Amino acid sequence: MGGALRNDAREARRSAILRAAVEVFAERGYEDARMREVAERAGVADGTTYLYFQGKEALLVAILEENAKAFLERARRDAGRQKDPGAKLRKVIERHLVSLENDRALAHVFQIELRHSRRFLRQVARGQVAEYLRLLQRIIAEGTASGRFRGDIPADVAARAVFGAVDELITSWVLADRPRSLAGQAAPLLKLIFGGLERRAGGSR
Amino acid sequence: MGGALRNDAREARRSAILRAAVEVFAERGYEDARMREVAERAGVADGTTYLYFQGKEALLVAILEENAKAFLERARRDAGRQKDPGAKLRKVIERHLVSLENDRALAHVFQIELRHSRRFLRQVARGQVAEYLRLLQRIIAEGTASGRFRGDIPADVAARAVFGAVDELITSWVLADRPRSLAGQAAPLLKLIFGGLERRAGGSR
DNA sequence: CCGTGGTGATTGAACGCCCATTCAGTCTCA
DNA sequence: TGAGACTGAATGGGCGTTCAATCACCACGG
Repeated sequence: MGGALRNDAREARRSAILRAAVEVFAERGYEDARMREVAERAGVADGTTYLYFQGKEALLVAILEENAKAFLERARRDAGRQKDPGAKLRKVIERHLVSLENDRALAHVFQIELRHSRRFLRQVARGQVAEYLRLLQRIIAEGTASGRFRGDIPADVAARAVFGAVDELITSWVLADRPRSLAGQAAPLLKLIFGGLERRAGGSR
Repeated sequence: MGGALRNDAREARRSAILRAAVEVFAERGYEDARMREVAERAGVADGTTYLYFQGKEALLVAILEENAKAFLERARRDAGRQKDPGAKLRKVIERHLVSLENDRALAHVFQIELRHSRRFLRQVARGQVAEYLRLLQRIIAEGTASGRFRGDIPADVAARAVFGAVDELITSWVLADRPRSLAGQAAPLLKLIFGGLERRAGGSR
């Protein structure tokens, strides 16, 4: 049977459409993106996109779910490889920054287009974010339990603050005309997260 | 002349429309909000909204600009009243949290609806955010210069990280079904920002 | 004090644009 | 040769916006 080949071809086409959607959404913004342009860039006819995805919004959902799932898996794997909670947190944040820096169009869609409506945000996007937050929270709680992190900040507040800090650096990177390297900002960001703004009691001058 | 009275009436009507827009945008989301409902809730006819604002998006811009301007003024005033950079930062963040907690519908619009498109974000919203970031950055740089804050983190990175942390707490408060008090989270957030995650050299166990 | 005309504000029904989506016809390949 | 994949022109509907008609208010003259 040629089923395997067929499936490969089908899968390739699906990917092409998804990739085209990422690019068009990033360039024009979700609202101004035209299904016609997605189809054109994927090299298929207008109607073909509807053979692979239910519609325009389903494309957005697919972009989110497939990439978020892959990211979460990698992040969990990274964390699992480390013993120290501090090292786990460091790896996850670095993974977060690097993943998006490697694909600016995708970063665009993640930071901006995926947040375009409350309905969408609550029903879809936040589900993935919540999982990510839970991962951060677990790591932080572990660090608190082991005595490495201070115990007077609830882990859920800390997790959201950390996520927010990383998220904002990425968003401004996405919106900048001439963005500085994201990975290059990881070091100060991590210093801030780990060490805090105020001079530490026994710190360097 | 009755000009003053006329102007008052006009101003009142303008406010009613703006307020209705905040509420409808918050309840339904920008996309699903109907101009008809904004008009209805403001107690005017459909067409009247267009005598006060250019159109639907102009309402969003007006909501942003008027409130952001007022907030920035208050924040600058708060900061100006303090000597210590740490106290300035604390006041500004508290002002930020309290301002939005006092008006949940407005917070909704600020955290979600105002970010609905890249074009809008870049051209309008980010201008206001950039000003706010500059304020934070100045305060942080001042703290670094005076030796109170550590010197190995660039002020612009720190400012964005701080903004992101605050912003994310507010967003999750907005999206939560049964939100915990925002002001109640200010203390741990500030501890985190000022003190950092890791246990401080001379800190409590 | 009324009546009256005029001016600007308000109304809301109707319009028309725009594009996501559909589906009848065509093609491809085994 | 037929089953399934693909095509792309045509469609439809939803809602922001417009504007001709109406109203409210005030100044002024009788």
